[in-house]
Amino acid sequence: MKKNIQSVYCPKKIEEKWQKEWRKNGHPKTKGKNGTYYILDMFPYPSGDGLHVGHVENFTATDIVARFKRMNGYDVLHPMGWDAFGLPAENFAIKTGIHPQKKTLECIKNFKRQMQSIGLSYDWEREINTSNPEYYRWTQWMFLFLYKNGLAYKKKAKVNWCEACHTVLANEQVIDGKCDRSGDIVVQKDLEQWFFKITDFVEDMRSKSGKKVSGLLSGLQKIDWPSSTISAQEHWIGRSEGTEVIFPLAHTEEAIKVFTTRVDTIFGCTYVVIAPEHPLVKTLESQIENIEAVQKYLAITKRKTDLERTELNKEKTGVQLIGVEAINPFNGNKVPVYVADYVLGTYGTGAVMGVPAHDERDFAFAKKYALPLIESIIPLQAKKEECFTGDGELIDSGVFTGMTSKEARAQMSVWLKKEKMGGKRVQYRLRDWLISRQRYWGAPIPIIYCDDCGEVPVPEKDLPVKLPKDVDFRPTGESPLVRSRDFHKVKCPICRKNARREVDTMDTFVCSSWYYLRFTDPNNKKKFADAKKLAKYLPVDFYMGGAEHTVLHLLYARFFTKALAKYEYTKFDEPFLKLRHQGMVLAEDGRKMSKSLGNVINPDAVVQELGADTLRLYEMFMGPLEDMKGWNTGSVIGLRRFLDKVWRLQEKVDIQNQQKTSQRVLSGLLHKTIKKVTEDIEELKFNTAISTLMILVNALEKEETLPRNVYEVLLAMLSPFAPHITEELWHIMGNKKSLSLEKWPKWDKRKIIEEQSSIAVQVNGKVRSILILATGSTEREVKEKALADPKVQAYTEGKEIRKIIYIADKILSIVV
RNA sequence: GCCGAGGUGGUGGAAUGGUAGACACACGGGACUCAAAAUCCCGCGAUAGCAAUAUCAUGAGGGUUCAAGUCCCUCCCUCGGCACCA
Repeated sequence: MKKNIQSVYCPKKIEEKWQKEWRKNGHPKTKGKNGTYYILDMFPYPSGDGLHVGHVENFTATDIVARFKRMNGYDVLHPMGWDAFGLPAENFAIKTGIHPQKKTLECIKNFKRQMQSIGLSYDWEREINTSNPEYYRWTQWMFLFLYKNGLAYKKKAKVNWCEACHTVLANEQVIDGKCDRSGDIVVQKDLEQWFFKITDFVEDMRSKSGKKVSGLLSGLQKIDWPSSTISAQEHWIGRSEGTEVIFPLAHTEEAIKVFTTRVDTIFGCTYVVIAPEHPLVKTLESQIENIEAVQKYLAITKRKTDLERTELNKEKTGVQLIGVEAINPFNGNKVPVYVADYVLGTYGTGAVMGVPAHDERDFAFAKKYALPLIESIIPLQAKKEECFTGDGELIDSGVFTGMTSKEARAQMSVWLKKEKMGGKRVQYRLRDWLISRQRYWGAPIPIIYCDDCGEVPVPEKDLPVKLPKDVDFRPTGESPLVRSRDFHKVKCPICRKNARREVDTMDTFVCSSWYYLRFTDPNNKKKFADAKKLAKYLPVDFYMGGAEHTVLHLLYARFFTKALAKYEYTKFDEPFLKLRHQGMVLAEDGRKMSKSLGNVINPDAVVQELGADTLRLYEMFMGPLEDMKGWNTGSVIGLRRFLDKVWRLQEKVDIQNQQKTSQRVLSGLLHKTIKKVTEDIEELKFNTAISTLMILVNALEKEETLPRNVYEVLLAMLSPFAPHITEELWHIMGNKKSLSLEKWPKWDKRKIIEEQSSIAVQVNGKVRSILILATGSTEREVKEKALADPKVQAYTEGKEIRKIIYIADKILSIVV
């Protein structure tokens, strides 16, 4: 047998060769005797900028795991698709006149080319595109499924409106009062919009046949997600246990309902505040003596954006409703009522009780409006001119005096319930998901409005409701679809009379809330996915993507999963068992990569110059996967040098020598490497896996000749990281089948044990000498050798040895 | 303010409570070469010393321990998320 040695590593040629093979015949797949493994990347929005090095980091990491799992005998599902609807393509179309579909397809083509150019082993036969009617037909089906179960509804509400994007936004898309796309200030508008009832899924529930389905909150406890993401979701849901208290109003039948988590402080209540949006302001109009001042205040507040309202953190404003008095149900005290915008209309009951002595906001407000500060109800260390927000023992609180805060909260809630004046309540910060958008490039909402029959869902057989192509999509604030006659004017499915189609489209997050299900059965024409195929692969074993979706996509996807589980379309109630976020890749200057700063690294250029395998290795070697890292062009070369060394090692391989071990030292190192690399891949510690391989390669380089087997094990271990060069070398070694079909190498415990160990001898905690002794030496032997060592004696001489601690083959610690 | 993650050489980063700085980049020296590139060898935390070696050193300060980058307490700083949520 003869080797065909190629002396120069030429990545371009090799990579193109194998990529062509994989494009033609698909990526080689193992049988999967050990079960299935579903490994998924957050599918990208195919932007015109092409692949970002951050994408490369994300996709390389999952590709390594996918390849590793295949070699370990799993049936791996590793698909890729396109989150193709969305504003950038539409905005580009408005600017250039190029249709969003055309642009989107071009971008997808480029993304796919780039992904293939770095050797990602996706199941391309499962590729999906959310803007394809064959896909969004099922997005519409999902809408109807929710609609039929009362989980999709239309209501008029105060909603977030972005002037730049000419559309409404979900709460989750408003960042610091600004639109997360355009950065424009978001204003509040009263509009009729479609919502999904995500708030129904916070607590645990039962499916139709009585099976337990975990809620959005408790489900977080059973999944392996980053703690920051879990706590961000918990915070967003914002469950808070408290008490509702009814304050009757003097001289009327009306009452103000208040929500508080600190009912124990109610004897310190000196006033009540309602939000500007509160309906009582209107109801009590005739009773309010200073109605002009109040209306003036409301007008000012209305003009403020949410941002301005929350930014005025220090200066609280408000106005008293003169002539209105609320009665504290506990002591009958009459207290003044204010309207103030530090109380939000959208949280709780839109009204709070003011307890200046025990709440900082109330304290600030009371001070400004010279309200009585009343003595503290909880004494403790509270000084007169400060408020105390901790728990304690109650004073001056009627029958509740002497109770702890905790007892009082429980007892007072019970009392309120008995008196029918309120009781225990749970409040959430989470609000229903607003999903309609007044834009063109999205999935149409499958609803028809008929003058006689009202709101009529499109029959399933009529799906998909296709997005018309010939629409003037310039935004006017009204959905562009209203300008398509053919689309807008339809017959009512029930009475066949003239009717109108809903012209809003769905938030693109609806499309991405269920795509991971479609991958199991992407071409199914009868269902969104076959139940058996779903059961085979889901839930997703490992999901990877950016941290920017901690509450948006990841919360919505969990909601969809739970809704489908509740109505028994699926049998699992969490979609993603294990989740990790790759750390952001910053530019060389430490800033975010951006076109305007001109600091963007284009993966194509790196592939061109040094090769895809080098790019993959570099991005994995940069540092821990989940850490933020800065790109360093100078360092990339180190990984190329490593591959050059691996390439040159082929010259040392003795192809006849099939023996599995050479010298004991080498085989020990080999097995140690297998162990470390295997464990590191399992823990996603790719940076140290690569450095372990480097140590092995550096050692192999020093050998005169190498047994073929040793080299092949190295190639196998390196193959998930650098698939092209390893496949090529594998074939140069004379193998015919793909390296991807090989079994992952196993380590032999016995071979890892080294003949000699270096034992550090410490005297009073400081290393004074290092002994090289046979592994497994007894404590007595080590002690004798150590005490006889002159370097040790220098520190122990003339001193009494008080204690000796021995850690086998590692450390001998002497205390004098 | 609250929640979460961090702070280690010139740089990126390694270290189940057990020899801090693996591996790599950069840098310095040498070999090969007419020369250069590539490659190979040596060195590379600070201070003192020709050296062996010693002392100091993982944001700061305390503590637990035979032994702390790692565990506990206090504080400082950086990054990410949420923020008048009653």
